[in-house]
Amino acid sequence: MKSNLRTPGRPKRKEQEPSVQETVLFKASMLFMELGYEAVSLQQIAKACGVTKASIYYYYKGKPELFTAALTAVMRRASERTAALLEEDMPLRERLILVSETKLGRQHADFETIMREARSSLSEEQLDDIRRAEEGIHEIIAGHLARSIEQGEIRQTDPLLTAYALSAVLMVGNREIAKGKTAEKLAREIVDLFWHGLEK
Amino acid sequence: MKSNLRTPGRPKRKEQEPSVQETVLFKASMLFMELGYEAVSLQQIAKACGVTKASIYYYYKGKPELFTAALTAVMRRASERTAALLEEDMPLRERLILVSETKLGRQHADFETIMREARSSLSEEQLDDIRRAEEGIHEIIAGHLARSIEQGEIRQTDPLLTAYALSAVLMVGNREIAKGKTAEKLAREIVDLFWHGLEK
Amino acid sequence: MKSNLRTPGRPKRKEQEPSVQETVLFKASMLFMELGYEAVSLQQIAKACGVTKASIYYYYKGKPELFTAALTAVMRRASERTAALLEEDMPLRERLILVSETKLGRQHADFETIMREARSSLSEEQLDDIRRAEEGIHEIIAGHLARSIEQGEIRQTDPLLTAYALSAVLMVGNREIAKGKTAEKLAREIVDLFWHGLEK
Amino acid sequence: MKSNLRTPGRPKRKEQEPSVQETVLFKASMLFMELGYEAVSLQQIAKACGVTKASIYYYYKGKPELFTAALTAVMRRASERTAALLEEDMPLRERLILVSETKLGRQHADFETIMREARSSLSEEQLDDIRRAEEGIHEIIAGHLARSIEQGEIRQTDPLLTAYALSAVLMVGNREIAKGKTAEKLAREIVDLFWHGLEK
DNA sequence: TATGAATGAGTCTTCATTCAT
DNA sequence: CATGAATGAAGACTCATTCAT
Repeated sequence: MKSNLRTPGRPKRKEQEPSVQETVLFKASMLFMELGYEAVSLQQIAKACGVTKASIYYYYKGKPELFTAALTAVMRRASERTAALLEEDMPLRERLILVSETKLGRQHADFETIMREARSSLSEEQLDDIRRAEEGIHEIIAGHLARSIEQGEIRQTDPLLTAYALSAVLMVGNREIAKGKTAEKLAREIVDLFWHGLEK
Repeated sequence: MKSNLRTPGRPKRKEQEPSVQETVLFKASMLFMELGYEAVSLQQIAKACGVTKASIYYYYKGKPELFTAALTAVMRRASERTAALLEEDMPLRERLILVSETKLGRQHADFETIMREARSSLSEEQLDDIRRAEEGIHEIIAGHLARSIEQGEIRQTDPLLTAYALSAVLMVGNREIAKGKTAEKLAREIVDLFWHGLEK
Repeated sequence: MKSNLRTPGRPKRKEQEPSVQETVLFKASMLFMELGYEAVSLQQIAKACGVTKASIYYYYKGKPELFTAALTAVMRRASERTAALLEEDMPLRERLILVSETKLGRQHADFETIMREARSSLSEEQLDDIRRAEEGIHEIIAGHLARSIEQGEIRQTDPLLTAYALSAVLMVGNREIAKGKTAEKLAREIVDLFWHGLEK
Repeated sequence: MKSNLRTPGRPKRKEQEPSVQETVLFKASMLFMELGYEAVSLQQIAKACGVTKASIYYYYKGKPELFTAALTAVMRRASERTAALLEEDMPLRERLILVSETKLGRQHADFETIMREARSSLSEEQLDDIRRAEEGIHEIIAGHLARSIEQGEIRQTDPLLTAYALSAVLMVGNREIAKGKTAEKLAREIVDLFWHGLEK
């Protein structure tokens, strides 16, 4: 049963093919971000990677660890991308639109909601690891906001709170209301709302 | 320790105690909102209600149905509360602060993230039911925004988008950054950010 | 919940409507004969009768008892019908065809197979009750065979064994091979096979 | 009492012991044939095999699949045995007695009755698989009958119907009436009944 | 007479995890 | 490096049964 075409032992690694470990991390990231913690089984991840469950255990000690690794990896990549975009030589508003556009493009889940679901399975340390990784993004944005405030480009607000707020608003991208619009148009609309406020 | 075992058969119903069905719906709402779909077991709900799993099945056909009932109930209650607050006789900004304060008070999870997790377990119809119930809240807020726009009280923006945006920002309440502050102060800060925007 | 249009208390019994008890016995017979013991739930029976499970318990002490009652009733009815048919004033062979035709008409399950499934749930006494009821039919047939043997109408065989054998062969009626033919034609074919044997 | 708990992981495989998969299939066959579909729990099968339920699921996707595998295996084995016996170099009547004796030896349940019970749990395809496997036996018998008819050894009857009939009659083996007799004697009696018929 | 509400035990199934190879 | 084979624990769901009304 379980038609097994794969022979055991190390398969010859062709160059430029990603390693099993990388594949696992990548697919796991996608699945966890899309479906949450509990709803994703190791079986599912293994299948998506074309390996067996046992192989995952060879690289990661267990589901919590894999989850932690996957999420911190995602967060780090997001941080880097965000940082890069914010270094561009443009007015702040345009840079925020750029960042927003990118984030809207990838469907993203609410961080705290996912974490809440996983909380009971993760160790305190793992929770912290992921949380810290995620805070990174907001700190980067906040840093840029703070600089702009200092330079008198924008109104004085709490930069970290503002960063979180912008980030949160981008989740509107998942909503029905966003379905008709391109990421670019929506990003512009959202940042504008944020930029000008409601006041007349 | 075996003392709290119930015997089968109809229990003598004391007056004014809430019915089992209500209790179940209520506790289930809390748990699902706090932990998501998969992470909550019927066992857990049953225990929280002081009944057995089988009793839950007496009232609800299964986990998906209970989830649907629980979430739509929550959403409807929230709609009503929100509607009531927005009817108050105050300037819009104050009313928004009021609504925000209330929402920040209750820990709330991101709707779409929870739904994404549950999606694979729910029927198309159930998904729609919940979604429609949730849209209600935003439509109410949007309605009030639209009126204020017409009356020239606030800048012209897309009211529904704005409603979703405000709603999303309130999820900051779950964040570390919010921990030190009272709901009232935080609400004021967030609405202010929204109200004045970043522009100088 | 459970939209309950029925008021409690004794409903006015219209004449000629069968009593609840009879209905239950009848529907239960049908379901048990069609699906076996385990595969039929009291819920299912209750629903088929338009009453609640609890009502069934009002009339029968439990599933085993209901099963016993249902099957013995079926068997007794079958016995009576068979006896009547065999009293007719016709040659034996014609009477056997008549009996066969009737039996083929009703889909029937193998008695021992059904009993085997139920065995672990029934008391020794209940098993015996059903078994005795069923044996009745074969004894009736055997009685008529014995008489015909005495009168030199047919070859000398073990009448009871022959009765069981004929009875068993009639289960061919459930088979694919029987699907194209009318009960009458099939009955004739089977009895003929039995009557003449294979020998040339 | 906890002594027979296995630890997880691959057990050292002793030679010549049958594989778990085979054991499971074998025990499952026995139990299903003896007690039917619903009355047999996977727990029960697992225990009979000295493994856990989860192990069964490692080899079979679920109860319906295991049932299908078990029954088709039984039917195939029976076909082979029957075919072999019918190839023997003896007069047809003796060969039929041989086949009958073997079948009477093993307690056997009525196929259609078992299937009826399982029907609602099996897929259309599974039902067909089992059914086809079972038809095999009758086709083999029918083939031999047909040949004997051609060669003028026996009277002309519908061979397939006759095969089914003989098969059915052998279920008398399960009856009380058969209890006193050896399989051989009973087989001879039954085939004789079939061979000579009732006619004088 | 009949029911609504509840239970405990048991079912199938899935999952994360382990370990010999 | 990677797997096949197995496990214990837990989850959703169903069922026969009970009892106050």
